[in-house]
Amino acid sequence: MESTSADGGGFLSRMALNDNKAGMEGLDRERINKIIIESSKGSRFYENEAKKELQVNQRIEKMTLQRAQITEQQLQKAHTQVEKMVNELDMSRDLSRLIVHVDMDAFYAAVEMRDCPELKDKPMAVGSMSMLSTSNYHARKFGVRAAMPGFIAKKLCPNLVIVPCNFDKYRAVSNEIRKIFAAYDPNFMPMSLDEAYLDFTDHLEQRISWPESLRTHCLHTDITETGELQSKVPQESEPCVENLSPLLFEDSPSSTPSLPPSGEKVESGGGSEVFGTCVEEAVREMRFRIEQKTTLTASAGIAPNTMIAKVCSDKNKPNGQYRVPSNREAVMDFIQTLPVRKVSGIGKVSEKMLSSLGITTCAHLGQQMALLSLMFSETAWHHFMRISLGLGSTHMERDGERKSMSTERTFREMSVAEEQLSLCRELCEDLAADMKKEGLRGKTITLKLKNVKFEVKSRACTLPCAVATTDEIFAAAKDLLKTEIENVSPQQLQLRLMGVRISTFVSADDKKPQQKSIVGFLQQGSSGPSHGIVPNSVKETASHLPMERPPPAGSHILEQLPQKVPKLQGLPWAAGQTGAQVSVAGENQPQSFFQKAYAKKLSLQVRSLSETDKGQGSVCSGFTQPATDNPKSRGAVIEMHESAQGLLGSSGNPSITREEPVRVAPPEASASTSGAAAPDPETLTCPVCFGEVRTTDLQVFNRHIDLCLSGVATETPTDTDSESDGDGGPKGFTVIDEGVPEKGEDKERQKRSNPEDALSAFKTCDALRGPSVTRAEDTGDPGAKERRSGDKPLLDHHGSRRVHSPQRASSSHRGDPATQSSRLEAPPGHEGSTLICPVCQVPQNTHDLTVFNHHVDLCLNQEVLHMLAPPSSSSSSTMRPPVTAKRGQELHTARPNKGKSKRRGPPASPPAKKAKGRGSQNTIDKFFM
DNA sequence: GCGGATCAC
DNA sequence: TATGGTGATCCGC
Repeated sequence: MESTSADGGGFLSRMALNDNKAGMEGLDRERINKIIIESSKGSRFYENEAKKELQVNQRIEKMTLQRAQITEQQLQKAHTQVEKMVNELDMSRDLSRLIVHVDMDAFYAAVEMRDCPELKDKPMAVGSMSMLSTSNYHARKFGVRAAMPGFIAKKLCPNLVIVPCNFDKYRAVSNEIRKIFAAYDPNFMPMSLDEAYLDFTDHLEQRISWPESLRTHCLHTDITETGELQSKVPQESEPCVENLSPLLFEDSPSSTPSLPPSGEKVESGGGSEVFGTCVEEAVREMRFRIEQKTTLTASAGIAPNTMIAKVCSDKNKPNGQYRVPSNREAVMDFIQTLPVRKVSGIGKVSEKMLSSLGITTCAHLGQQMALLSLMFSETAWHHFMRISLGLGSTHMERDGERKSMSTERTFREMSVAEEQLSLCRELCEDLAADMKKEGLRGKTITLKLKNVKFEVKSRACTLPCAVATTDEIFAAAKDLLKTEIENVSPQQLQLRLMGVRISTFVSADDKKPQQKSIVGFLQQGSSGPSHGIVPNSVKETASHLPMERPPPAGSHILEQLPQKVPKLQGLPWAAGQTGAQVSVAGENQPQSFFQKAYAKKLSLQVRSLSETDKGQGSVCSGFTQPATDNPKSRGAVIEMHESAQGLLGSSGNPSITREEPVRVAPPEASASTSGAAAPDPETLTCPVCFGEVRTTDLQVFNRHIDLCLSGVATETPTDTDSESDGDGGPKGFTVIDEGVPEKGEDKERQKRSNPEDALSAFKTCDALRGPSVTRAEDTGDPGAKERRSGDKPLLDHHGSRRVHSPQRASSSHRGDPATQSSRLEAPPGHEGSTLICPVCQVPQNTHDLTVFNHHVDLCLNQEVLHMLAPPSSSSSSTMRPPVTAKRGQELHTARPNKGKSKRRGPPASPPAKKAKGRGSQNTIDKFFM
């Protein structure tokens, strides 16, 4: 534990070596810390760390004062209450599951060592001089570890070899090991490329009756002439060959317990090994298979819940495993001496705060629960309580839907506003591309800035409607950035990082915002299940709906609360989505007359649109709205999270002046009638027959379109005001009004876009594009993103394994196609005829008009997207002029292509559609004007 | 809803 | 020369 009082002498505990990692025991911490501090002292980074340290210390001081005021009575009362809860929790303890946490040993480093044997004997790390992702065990002995800058690592270990990241490689290996994971738990929960939780319970139930043959695994290693290990073709069916146990780490504890004396088989050269039926043997087998397949070693923890399993996997790292048996005593024994810092969710700051209360182990945690309940939030102390009891998640939960998406980049100091705005746009382009891949739309845009003093600030605005395109996002982000620039004027913002985040996603089945938006219509099409086309697919996906494991009997409320432990990637449409197929079909069709005509019409419209201020359809104006302060109903947070991060979240940084948030006026009461905002409010143009429909009633207009699409309409209805359909029957185009700026807003926007405005001028200056951004090396861990990537591999079906556990593979779906409003009313007499899509001209294998309409929607979607894609734009990074690096500098492109392991899109991703151009808001108004 | 902070990987 | 990127959550406003 760090001594908080010892920080006085200028020593920053937060910068000290974090040796909370395998392979870093017994180091000369003093010497290492000295080097670390010496290397940093005086830097702006260091100064900022010092500032943060001070803040934490102040929090602790405050806490200490608070503690002194707690009376004995209060403590007593709290004690009885806590006691009661503890008992309840304890009784609800679920010891029935066998949870395994698997963690590859020094993953990236191990992969690099495998592929470059010369590295094996050397201290090495993966990353760059700026930041390391991981280090091998040899390097760890020098104090070199992940998240350490390479240049400091070099000082600790001058012979350190730093290898750049190669995520494609790691990903490939990861896919291999995941196939093995799936053999033991098809619903395994990947945490990152190299880590996962598995529930072995079901596997073991089956395994107990398996014949030995199913538990026999061959050795598939070969020895090259150089004596190096080589992984052979990873085929389980291959004949066994000579074995050599690969040793990545000379000091592997090899603590792997093997119940039967199976170890001899490894040495016997018999070429195969038989594994037992107990959980240790099953896990050992899994690790064996991983090693056979990848030549890399993994460590594992076995326990009744995720929290303990995670700790266990670290216990015998590398290349080892550890089990805490499934009984209360074993769990409590294990917990007693466990440092709180080892528990996932308790980080540097939490550790320090607890330490100031004399709490360093989980046993202390239990002893001080009454006090903790008085000093921490309910969320926090509940979490502490669960830790103190050795409780954790006992079931793998499906991943929830993504809540935000962001892109950020670090670069050399950038102070010129034009460059900053240009970079901002690039970030928005990246973000929009990512959004498109997942078919998402969000309402809140957050700009993140880090200045050269490492101070971070964020500014957000929430738009009235969800957005997704570059222009839409940029419109908001730009305003936020401009406001910040103006706020420091005439000084400059000296930035070292910029990021753009989008959140508050509007789900596909949330009809209101979704269907009001033509943008949604245009974009969602093939990417979301909300436009499911084929009825079969609907059924199929429904059958794949995840089945939750029932809560354990007698489960206490806290036990059932949502667990936050990383879950399966839940890309809503990772699997079974049909939109992609349809889109592809649509794209591949030759142009029909309809398409051509429609395209022509659209291109005219788009062209006329493009004359006006393109895309700056900012609905996020910089002005502040009179605070419609709502009484915050800040209810107590009830949810318990397995790893409740930020439990001790503090109350803001006093040193940063908080500015009034930029807000946006709520949408005017113009909803659903925006069609009237079109140039001619009296008529709308039908996209099918191109006839002018004299109405402003969208229902009427929709009905007309429906009829046209069904081939029934032969005349243009002219009844303008028959709002007959009070029944709210199925509609055609659900017309919209999102994003249509009010006149005033429009003006405001134009004002800010005035060419005289230096901050706006950049937009037209292509030369300013692609500022000299020093791209941060790829040291990031793609794992976090991986979690969301939805590329969960299928079960590795090899032979006779039959595990009847619920399938989660098809993931969740954002919207049920069946719930979407249908587009056509079925005209009588159409049941038997084949429907032909007027867009792609392909006969549709359905008589269901709802289904058919969905298809037409998608085809139209394709068309419009094609039309909107400017020939040169496609906003692809490849279009960016390369950035010229200064001499002696790496050539950094402004857009990292690789590190963005974000969203390794599954093949089920929507077909690559051309990006929309800089076109302005794609509102129905503009398309039909 | 915003902004800062914490945490995991 | 030089200290990351992405996503989530919590807390106090």
